[in-house]
Amino acid sequence: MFTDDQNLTEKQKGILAAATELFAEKGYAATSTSEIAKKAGVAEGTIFRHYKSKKDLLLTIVSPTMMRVIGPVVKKDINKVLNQEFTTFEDFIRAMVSNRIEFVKNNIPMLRVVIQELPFHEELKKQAIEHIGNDVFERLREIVRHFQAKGQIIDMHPDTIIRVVASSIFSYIITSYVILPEVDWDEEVEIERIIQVLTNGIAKR
Amino acid sequence: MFTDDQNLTEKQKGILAAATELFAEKGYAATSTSEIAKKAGVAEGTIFRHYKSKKDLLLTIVSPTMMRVIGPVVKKDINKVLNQEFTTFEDFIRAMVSNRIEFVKNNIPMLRVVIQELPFHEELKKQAIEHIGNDVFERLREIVRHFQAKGQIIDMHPDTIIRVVASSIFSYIITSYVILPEVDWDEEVEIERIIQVLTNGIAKR
Amino acid sequence: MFTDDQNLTEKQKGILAAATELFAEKGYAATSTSEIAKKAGVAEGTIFRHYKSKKDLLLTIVSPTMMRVIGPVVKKDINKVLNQEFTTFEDFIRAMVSNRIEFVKNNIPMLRVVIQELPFHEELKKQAIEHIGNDVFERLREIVRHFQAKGQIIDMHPDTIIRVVASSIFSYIITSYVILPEVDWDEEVEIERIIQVLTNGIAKR
Amino acid sequence: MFTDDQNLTEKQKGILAAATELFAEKGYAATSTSEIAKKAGVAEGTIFRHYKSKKDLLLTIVSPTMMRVIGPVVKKDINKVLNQEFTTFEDFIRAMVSNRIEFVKNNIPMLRVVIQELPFHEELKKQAIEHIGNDVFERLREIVRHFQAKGQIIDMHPDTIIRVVASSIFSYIITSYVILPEVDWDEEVEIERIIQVLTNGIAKR
DNA sequence: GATGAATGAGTATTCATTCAT
DNA sequence: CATGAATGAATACTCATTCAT
Repeated sequence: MFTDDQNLTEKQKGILAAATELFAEKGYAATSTSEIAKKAGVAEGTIFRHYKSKKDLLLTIVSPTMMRVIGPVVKKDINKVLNQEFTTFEDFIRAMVSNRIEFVKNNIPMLRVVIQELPFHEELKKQAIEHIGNDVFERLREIVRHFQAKGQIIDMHPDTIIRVVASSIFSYIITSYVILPEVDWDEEVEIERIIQVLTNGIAKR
Repeated sequence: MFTDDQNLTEKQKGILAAATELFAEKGYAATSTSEIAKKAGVAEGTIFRHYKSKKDLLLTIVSPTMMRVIGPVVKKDINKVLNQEFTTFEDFIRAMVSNRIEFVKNNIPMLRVVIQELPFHEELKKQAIEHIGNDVFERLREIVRHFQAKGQIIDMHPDTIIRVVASSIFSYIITSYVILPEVDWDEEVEIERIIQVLTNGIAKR
Repeated sequence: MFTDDQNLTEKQKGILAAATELFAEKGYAATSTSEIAKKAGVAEGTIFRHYKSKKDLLLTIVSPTMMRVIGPVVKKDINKVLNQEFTTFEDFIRAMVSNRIEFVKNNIPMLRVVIQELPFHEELKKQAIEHIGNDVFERLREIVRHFQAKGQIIDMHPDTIIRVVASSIFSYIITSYVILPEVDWDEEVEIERIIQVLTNGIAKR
Repeated sequence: MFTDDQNLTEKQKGILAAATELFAEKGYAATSTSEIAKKAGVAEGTIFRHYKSKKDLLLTIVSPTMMRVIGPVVKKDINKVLNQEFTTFEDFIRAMVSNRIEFVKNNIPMLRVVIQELPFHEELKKQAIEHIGNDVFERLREIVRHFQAKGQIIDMHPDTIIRVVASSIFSYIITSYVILPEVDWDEEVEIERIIQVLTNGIAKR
């Protein structure tokens, strides 16, 4: 998780890992700094040498994750779309989703923290809207228009299509992986079917 | 909210209302019993006369809400389906959803509490699965089979169809009303389009 | 000390007494709330039920003391002066000082706290200037003018006379009782001589 | 301040200057070593390389100051007295005081630290009594006897005269410069009048 | 039934000090 | 010599809970 970050001492990585795990398991407010210290194998004071408050620790954990939730993939995939590597909208979505599922699986604790704390911290909300909001949305619009031009997708406003598709899938992944993770379906198959139904629903006939 | 409950003194109603609001706003762990007491206009000790612990207070708030999330409506609506009052699956979904949106709007704080605390309390998870799981699911299966028999819906396994449709819509409502409530779209229109796309996606042609 | 205050529970009196003693002995900043609690025989939390912060505790101790440092006596004594009960300025000063020495002796710890903390807390400085400044000074001016009119005192500006006499005596008392209390002179005799020298120094011949 | 001290590196001077300023401003106990380090522009550890504890740092600052409070001047001035350079006791006092006021003005922060911490540290009290007590007192006695022999001063015990005069002036200076420095009188004029009144009060007529 | 004073374990955070680099 | 990461004890303050009134 944090092993690939540069400039971090072993202790710092340990603190971040311990905090992430505990925040995910018990929630931010219910996790004490002394628990984090114990789990990370450091003195309590050491935490505050690196992060000036418990909240600062939370933000340090959460901010970079949020930037990586959607952003990077879209940038790559849009080129593939424009280069005709995806011949159908369905292919595009499937590629994006399977890639994101990988990310989600590798970052479940972190994502749980993000989801759980988002409503309670203004800074996080702002960040979320900034990072995901502008850049990504514009690229997705281009893609939708591209497939609309090719006659594959019904003539709804691109934003609506993005919202219908993206939010259905995204909310579904989040809910099942992060909020109710115990239930043990064959997620990928389920997702595949959602994609089929959705793409079928927006296909032009 | 709690005004319709029987056997509750004014003080008890005040405590429940204050606790719900504060839990929703700041989270369960970050809300102190003294804050609740102050907001409810009672002494700190009074809370513990009625609820033997802070957690007991949470459960008292959350449990009945969960029972009412889906349950009651489905029971009514299934009869309407069987009595041919809904001629299409789409009509059925639309009726259910519009009814549930009403409920969500009237219970946003309570639902925020449920969503936020669900992952952290085993008792709540159990309750959620019990209440929603068995009863409701079986009824929904019947409905899906009903419309499949009428040739309106593709021949997927009923459970899959339920999950695709229900989870898309439910997750969407929850996410937008409860987790990111600031964003201010025209929700009902959005939901309507999701329904169209979904029902279109599972329609037999 | 605090035994005569009304509306105070035994616990509160204990807290104030313990805090006063410890603040005087070790200084405000070097005294911990846990020490105060232990000395007062209460739980640490009890302190904060009555005083919302350590600083609030300090102010509660110090404020009433400051109001009683000079104020009340002057009011009484001025009437005696005007009623001719004191025939010389020396008599007046002697009466006032001996009365104030009594007060100082009974409030040494409290006064040490006042003196020590005055420079570090803006609120205290304001209070000190307000309480002592206006009212008292005006009355003293009247007295000086009274004796100047009787030809007993040289024709200096009353303010200067007050400052020379009052500050000499007051500073002397404070320094010897409060700042360096170990040295063990016969204070009252010393003070008596200071008075003689001072009154002799401002006498008209 | 410390620039004239020998054997001190730039870093050491910086530490002493920063500590003096902070101790004066906030008090010894309320000043942290990390603040001192930051203000001095050194690492936290550097302080402890030069001074084995925070208290050691305090003593290093305070001790030499105390030696210079009265000592050096008296030594010079006594010779002038014996050499008849001062013809009256008043001249002698005036010379001493004006010289000391200069010193006080140039060392206000350091003196504040001395005054504030004196009551709380046994070592400091001992030093104060040693440095000021013996040597200086004996010289002052000689001077008083000198002027008594010349018939200028009343026949009180020299110690009493010294205490009346010295403590009045000294306490006054300390109180006004160090404890309540905001009040903005014309100090030197005030002091001059105190001297006049005092010398007048002890003059033989 | 309601109160609110009292508790003591627990909280996030700061501190003086140490020591490997 | 100087650094600053690391420490763990201590700090002011909060908390859920109890209980005598």
